[in-house]
Amino acid sequence: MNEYLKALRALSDETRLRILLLVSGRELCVCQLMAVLGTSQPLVSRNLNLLKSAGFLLSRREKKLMFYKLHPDLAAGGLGFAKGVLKDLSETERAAEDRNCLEECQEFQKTTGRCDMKSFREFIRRKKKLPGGHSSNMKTADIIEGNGRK
Amino acid sequence: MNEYLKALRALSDETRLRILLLVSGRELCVCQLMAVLGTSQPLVSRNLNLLKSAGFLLSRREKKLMFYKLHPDLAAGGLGFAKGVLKDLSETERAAEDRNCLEECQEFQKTTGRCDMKSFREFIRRKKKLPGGHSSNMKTADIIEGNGRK
DNA sequence: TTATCATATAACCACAATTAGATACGTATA
DNA sequence: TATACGTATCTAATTGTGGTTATATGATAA
Repeated sequence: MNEYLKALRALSDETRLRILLLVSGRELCVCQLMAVLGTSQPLVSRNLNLLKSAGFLLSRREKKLMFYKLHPDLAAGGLGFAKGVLKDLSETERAAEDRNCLEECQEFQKTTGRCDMKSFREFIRRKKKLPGGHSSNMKTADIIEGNGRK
Repeated sequence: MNEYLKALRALSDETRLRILLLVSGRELCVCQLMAVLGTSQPLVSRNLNLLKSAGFLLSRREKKLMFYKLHPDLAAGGLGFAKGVLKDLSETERAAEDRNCLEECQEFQKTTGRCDMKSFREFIRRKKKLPGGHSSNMKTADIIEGNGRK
């Protein structure tokens, strides 16, 4: 029952749910998550650890970056119920926003070849300044603008 | 997402999970729950309210007693995932203990005709004094002993 | 080595949650 | 009525948790 409780507690936080939704199906590094979530790096790190120790995540290091992904077989760890939760939540507005933001970040990444916190933070800062909030009638390229410069 | 979060938070507490397991399939009043859980009445009441406002419970008053039961259609409230959780947890040791204790309480109730906090508390107190903890080689009738007196 | 950068941990604060105890409320019954 | 009793709510104390800032660790590159 304790393991289960640990898992349920891990799920009862919005930031952690957003993380789980983001790493569903793809593998992300900490700086990408930080960018999308818009929170501090230590917080992302701590929540990743919480989720990992509850059995939800696997991690892998590649050079300097740490990559996290959803555990491929949640059911094996008695966490099968979480699949339903994530499926339901993936249809929420918040989840859609996060997915969009992640896509833009990845486009930025592909264009500039950068995957570091400073660049992501700058990118997000620019994004936020734009009119209309998260309007999708705006090309990602327009946000990147300062492409390549320092 | 907020509703979901509320539900997940409601589930991330052992007492509340035990309550849900106890009221799965049957309807119980507060004093019965108090007896089995071994906690204070205000705590039971509070947690019942939490669970109810998260959509897990229905309540009904009958004379002086308040009865609670699991919501018959959790899925309708977007809480379908909880069924799996409860099913899994129903196989834990703790759940079995609680079921046993509840059965004894109900036998006590049937024998004595009592359903009030004082009697239940006294019954539990006697139970705890007995050797071997929750040994099932002991007839409930032996525990009731003081049946009818006072 | 030293410097740099991504991530993790530590220290700390503010606020929310848990809990028991006292009290209030609602329903019966004398 | 008035009293009793089951349940709900309020109060206050403790603890837990989400969050930021500062610092440590671990890997890479010069």
